[in-house]
Formats: sequence, C-alpha cells, structure tokens
Amino acid sequence: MSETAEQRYNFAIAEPRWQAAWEKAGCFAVADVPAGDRPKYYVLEMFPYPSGKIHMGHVRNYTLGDVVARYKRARGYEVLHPMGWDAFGLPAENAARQRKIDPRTWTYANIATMRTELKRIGLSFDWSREFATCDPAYYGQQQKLFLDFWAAGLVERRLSAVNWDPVDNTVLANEQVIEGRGWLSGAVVEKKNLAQWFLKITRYAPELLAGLAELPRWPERVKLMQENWIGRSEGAEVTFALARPAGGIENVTVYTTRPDTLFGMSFLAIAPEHPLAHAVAATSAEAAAFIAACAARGTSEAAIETAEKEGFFTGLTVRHPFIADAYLPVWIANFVLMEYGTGAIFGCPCADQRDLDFSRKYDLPVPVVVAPRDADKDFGVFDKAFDGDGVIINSEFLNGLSPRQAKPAAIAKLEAIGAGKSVVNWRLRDWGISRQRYWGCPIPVIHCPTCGPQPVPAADLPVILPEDVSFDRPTNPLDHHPTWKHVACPNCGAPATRETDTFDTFIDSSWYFARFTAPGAAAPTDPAAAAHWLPVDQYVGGVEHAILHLLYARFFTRAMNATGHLGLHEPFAGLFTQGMVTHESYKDGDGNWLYPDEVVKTSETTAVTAEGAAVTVGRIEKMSKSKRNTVDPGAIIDRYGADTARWFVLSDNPPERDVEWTEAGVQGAFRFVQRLARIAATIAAAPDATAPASLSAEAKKLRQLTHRTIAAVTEALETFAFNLAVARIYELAGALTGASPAAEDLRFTRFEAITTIAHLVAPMMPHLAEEIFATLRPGAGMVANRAWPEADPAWLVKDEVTIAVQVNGKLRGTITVAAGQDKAANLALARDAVAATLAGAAIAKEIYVPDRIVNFVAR
RNA sequence: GCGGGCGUGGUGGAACUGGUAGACGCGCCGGACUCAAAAUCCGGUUCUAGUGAUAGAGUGUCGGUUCGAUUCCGACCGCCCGCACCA
Repeated sequence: MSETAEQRYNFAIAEPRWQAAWEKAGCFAVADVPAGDRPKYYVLEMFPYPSGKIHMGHVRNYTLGDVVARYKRARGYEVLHPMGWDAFGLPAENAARQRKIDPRTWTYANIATMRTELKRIGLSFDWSREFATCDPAYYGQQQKLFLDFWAAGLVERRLSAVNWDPVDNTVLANEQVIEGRGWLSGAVVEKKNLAQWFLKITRYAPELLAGLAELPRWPERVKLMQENWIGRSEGAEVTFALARPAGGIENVTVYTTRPDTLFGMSFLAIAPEHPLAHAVAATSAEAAAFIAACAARGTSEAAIETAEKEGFFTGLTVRHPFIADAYLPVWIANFVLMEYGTGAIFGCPCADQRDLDFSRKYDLPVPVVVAPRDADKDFGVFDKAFDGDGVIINSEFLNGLSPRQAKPAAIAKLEAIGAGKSVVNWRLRDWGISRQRYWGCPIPVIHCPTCGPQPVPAADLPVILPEDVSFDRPTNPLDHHPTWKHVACPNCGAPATRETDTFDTFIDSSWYFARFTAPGAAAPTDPAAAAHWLPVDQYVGGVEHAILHLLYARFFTRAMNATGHLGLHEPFAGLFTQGMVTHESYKDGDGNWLYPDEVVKTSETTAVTAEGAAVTVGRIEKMSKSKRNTVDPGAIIDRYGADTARWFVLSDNPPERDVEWTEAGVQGAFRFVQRLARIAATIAAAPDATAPASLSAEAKKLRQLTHRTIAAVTEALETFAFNLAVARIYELAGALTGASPAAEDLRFTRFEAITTIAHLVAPMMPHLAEEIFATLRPGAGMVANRAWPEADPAWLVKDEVTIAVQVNGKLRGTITVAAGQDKAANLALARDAVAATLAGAAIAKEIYVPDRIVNFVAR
C-alpha cells in the first residue's frame, strides 16, 4: 500500500491531527454542574483493569460507547463520557511476587501504556475526569463511604466459613481452589470459620428484585439472571418438637415451599453444620465422624454433582404437627445446606426426588400424598418423585385440593396451632468483603482488645497503603509489616491494631460511576453534580458482569442513598451488553498455540506456518492470551488506522453478539475508508453546486435515498443496530460511484449526499468524517461540533410503489403504481398482470393491502 | 434438573406491528484498466431444471392457525448461555 500512498487518505497523519484538534477545542470536556440548559446524557463503558495492554474487547466496548456519546452530542445533548481505571487487584500482587516489581509502579505504568493506546482510538472521553481506584483520593472516599454504611447499620462483622490454605495461611476464593487444593501451595484446603466483614445486601433483596421492573432499557436476560440470583421463594417455616430434647435443643424449624405435602413426610433432615447436629456429635463419636466426613468433602461443583446422598440417623424423633402420635426420625444429611433456609428440611419422598433417593437408600417409607389429576386408583411413586400439579390425597383436611390451594390451607392450620408461619426466603446472601490481600483498599477499622472494632476517625482518613512492604512471604504483607498496623485505639488510647484485610475489589467498581460526576469532590460525591448527571443513561459492558458487578452497584446506589450520598435508587437507566471478540485458534504439530501472524492461511480452513509446517486450525473462540488467538489493537491501528478498526468492529454483526475478527473483514473496512475519501475528493473537486429549481429523476432519486438514509441510520443508532447503520451508509455510498456528472442538479444532490455521509459516519469513524468534511466544506468547523442531519419528511415520501401480486398467496408478479392509489384501479391492474395465471378462474376473494400487496384467492 | 435464548445462501447477517425472503458486507465468478500484478471500476452470485423469458423448491424437523408464516401456536431435534442437592 506504500507505493500509492500519496493518492490515499493518510490516516497516520490525519488521526493524530484530529485528536489534537478535538482536545484543543475541548470538545468533550463538561463541567461537574453545567451552566447551560442542554439536556444531559451520561454514557459510560465499564472501566478497564490495567492489565498491561488494550485488547480487542476493549476496542469494541469503547467504540460502542463512543458511537452513542458522539451521536448524542450531535443530537444536542451535553454528554458526560468519562474514563478511569479499576486498578486494584491480584495481578499486580502476582507481578510483585514473581517479578519483584512494586504493585504501584506496575499498575501506573500499565495505566500510562493503556491510556496512550486508548487515545489512539479517538474516543470522545473527558480525560480531565480520569482517576484510578488505587489513587488514595479515590479509595479514601471509599473508606468514608464504608464508615457511613457502618454507622447506618449496613455493615456487620461475623464468623463465616472460608476456604483456608494452611500452607500459605490465607483465605482463597472459590476460583482459587482447584480439586480441593490451593492453586499455589497445592495444600488440601480446609473449611475454616473466620471473622469477616459483610455488607448487608440482603436487607435490600426485596428492593433489588422490585427495582428490576423499573429498568425497561436493560436486557431481559440480565434482569432474569439477577432475579434468579436474588432468588425469592415463598413458603413456610414449620417447627417440629423433638420427642426428647438433645443438648438443650427442644425443636427444629424447617423451611419448605411445599407445606401442602406435610402429610407425606417420612423423615426430618438437618445440615451437618446444624446446631442440633453439633449437639448430637457431642455425645456420639459416630455422628462426629460423619459430620467431619461431610466437612472434608469438596465444595466444587463436580464434587457436589457426583456426591451420593448420605445420612446419619441421630436416634432422635420429632412429632408431626398434624398427626397425633406420629414420630418421624431425624437424620443428618449431606445434601442439606446450612446456608439456605433454616439448614433443616422435612423429607417428603413422594414429591421430591432428593428425598426419594434418600428414602430408598435408607429404607424409609414413601407415603403418596400428591397424584396426577388423571392418575388411576393404584397410582404409586417408585423411583421418580411426582412434583407436578395434581391433587392432594391421603392428607385429611387437604384431600381433593390442588397443591396451589393446599399451601395456604396448610399454612393457615400451622398458624392456628402455632407450629409454623408463612415465610419468604431469599437465595441472596450478605456480601463478604474481606480479602487477605495487599493491593486493595484498606478497611478503615482499628481492633482494640478492650473496645472491639473501632472506625478510623474521619480526620485520619484516608488509611493509606504503606509502600515499604515485602512480598518475601506468601501471606498478606500488611499483616507482617513491622509498624503499619500498630496504632492507638481511637476510643481508649490503648495499643491496638489496624484491620489488615482489604476490600473486595468489586467495591471499587460499585460507585465509580458516581465519582465520575465530581472526581475532585472533597466528599465521596458532590450532591449537585450527582443529581445533575445520574443515572447513567447508557451503560455498556460485557455480559460477564450481569450479576455481580451490576448487582453490587445497584446495592451501593441504595446504600449511598440511605447515607445521603446519592438521591436515586437505580444507577444505570440503560444497559447494553456487548458480545465478545473471537478469532480462530491455531496449533502447530507439537500442539503449541500459535499467534495469527505466525500462520499463513492457505484456504478457508487450512493454514501453514511461515516455514511451511502444518498448522491445525482450531475453534473460533474468545481472544485469549493463553490460546494466542489475539490481535493487538496497536498493530491494527498502525496498519489500517483507528477508523478502520472501529468500523470493522461495528459493521459485521449486531453488537450484542460475538464478532469474529478476520483479516478479510478488516481489509474490507479499510477499502471502504479509502473509497469514502476518494468519493469525497472527486465531489469536492467539482465546482460548487447550488440547489437547482427542479431536479431530474436521477437527482430526485439520490436525494430521496439521502434522506431515507438519514432516517434509517438515526433509527439504527437509537437502537444499537450499528450493523444496520453501516449497511445503510454502504448503500448510499454505493449510489455515489462514477465520475462527477456535468448536470448541476446531480452535482448538488451528490454534494448533499457525501456531506450527509460525513455526518452519519462521524460517530463511528470520527477522524475520516472530519477529514472529508474539511475538504468538502472548508471553514465550516468540525463535525464534532455540528448538529446531526435531519431527514426532510418531504423526501421520505415515496411517490411510486411496487406492489406484489399474489394468487393464492404465491407471488405471480408485481405492479408499479403511484403511492396511495385507490383500491379498484390497483386490483384491475393486478388482475391484468396475472391474467395468465388466473386463466379465468373464479376469484373467491380479493385481498388488498395498500401499497403492499394484492392477493387473489382463486378456486 | 431448572430458567432463558438461538437455528435463514459458501459466509457474517437483513426482513417494519404476519404482506415481494436473502438488504448490506465478506468470499467467489466474469469483464474493464495494466506488458503484468496490486489497487480501482463495472456486472453476476439461494438451490434445482432449462440456451432462454420461465417453472419448481426453499428460513432446523413435523404439524396447526391464516387469503398469506422467517414472523403466531404445539411437538420434536440441535446448539449456546445462566443457575443448581435452593428444600
């Protein structure tokens, strides 16, 4: 491409030039509290973790957001479009341990690299609002928030079961436990109870669920995932009296969603961690051994899936609440979870598969209390429980009712006899936020041996991470720092120690969108700025954050509301979740992964190395470093320019789906960039054309297409159908081929068309848009500061329409008529058009849809 | 197992609230320009039969509703995603 470079649009010169021009003009900077009366629009993309380099997923994510931001600006909105860094996290610590680099140095160096890379994409960020979550100015405000939450009763410190690595002396996340062993040490991981800080997100469970209904601009899929995660379930708590108390415990309460099946109960089962189980274990070595065996069992998904149902009979029995003199055995069972419900269930084997499996294994009775409506007299349950709708049988006062009717009836009876009540249960659990890590926000708490945990006084905030730390031991450097943790108790002044755990990094990203509205505020938020800009009007990010991040941010918004930092409940009014960027993967003969630029494609499905060795072309999957199927955005921008990269990630398919990065596709995008520049040059070279009094048919057609394209692209951008916007622009550009005509009216409509294209492509290819607009209308300013084109309704009206003519629903011809013509005339025309097919057959019915279709129903 | 989504040419994908299936891109084929190539420009491209205007088939499979179904309904097949001994 170098030999003819002088004839081409030179992106390498133009792109940095326009980026500098936008920056100089301050196009994208806004005030915390703007003075004017333009309507606001807040566009936000999920901020990146500074891992080292930008990848194609970032390019796609930020390009999608940038299209919205630039489009909304052109539509007259004042747009807040900030960028920052989610900068705390484990990779920085790993770099410190493995390569002896200070996490701070590593992180800020990565930020510097990635900022430079991002700027080359030409994104319309207000860079003046940039911050990193590892800046003390940010995390200090976060500590303030935590203390306010604490004061408001939203924080709790309590014992919690964790994965404990006995060699590394640290808590491991579930993802860090591999086949029951620590990922670094290889030691068998233990379950241990540790004091951990929790945020009481469960208090907001009903609100977080109900709030989903107020989010029409969120994907249904994401709302459903959150709904399932929050997991509301309606049922009842039933209290069973023990026939004989054990360890001072007199009764056991279970949670059930099927109180209608109480008469089908054949046992009661408790979790191994249930207090009653401990009481039994105190006097039974066998029980203690069973409980220990359960605790040692892995908690990985695979282990759970293959786990056999196992139980231990305690020797205890409980009374049935409805049946006099009925006693049911109490078992400790490995499939009952302490964390859900009350940690105890009643077993009804006929209506629950797990209970049935358990009953069969231990020879417990299986009374049948629900039967299908159409069941015969001798309906029985053998190896498959019946949990469908049906009719209650063998259940005294519930007989004949459906399960749905029987539930309230059973609950009413339980309430009447004081044995139970209606209860709503949630799957959502409180958020454990303690991490035994260095590179995170210090938890601003001081532990005093006499006063207990004390908040760090406001005057002493922020609690800053010490820099002189050592990673020579595997445990948390904060813990074995010689001086940092030793302080005086703020309450009594006695020697005390700082909390050495840091926050889960999900906290950092739970409120950054609010901080962006006033990044320099002395408090966590500036209420006026937050009130002006929030909620985020359009949030864009990966679907992998559908649950945790988005749920935490929704919770934080409510907690910040409760503590006076924000005035709203839902942070993100609109959410768009984009698909991944994928690429083919390649392996050499020895099974090593190869980078795309190490292979030469020899056909659609085959490839060889540069040396000619055989290459296995693998699956198309998400770009990942481990599989080496990555393409470096920097290299792409060097070769093709940012606009080409942007255009490609937008053009091929809908943004919510995965896009496959292909060299052919990129080249197609690059050709279009050059073609547009060429068309613009041709047209600009033509002498000025003024609007002629009348237009020829050809000129009229072009003008109609131009205005239809404005309307279609506008509609497409409003609905995230960016691939359709691209297609419509291709279509209009396609109509502009050929040499510049002599006719004045055509010169005018062509000029109008290309000028329109310059504006329509601007959100997607902003540099090229500026470049061609500058050649077309020198001195008319930058596209970035110009208004979006308006489609003239007069030019959207079609004066001629082609109507399909069908016989019995089959297309037999078309007629072209003036639009909006009357029925009779068109029917007659249509009949002529298909006379041969009708061949005089009797017409039973004539269907006429104006300007669309005529259908003759012939017998 | 539960919940949700998706199946359209060689390929990525279009098709408004049921109304001419395949827009637009990629690829491929043919042509122009060129000593040649690249780039560019023009034309063609769902399949089958036919030189041909044309005819038939066609949106995972089977059935239904309708004048008319990619679109609505039912069953099935396949793929993808989320959750999961959740009581």
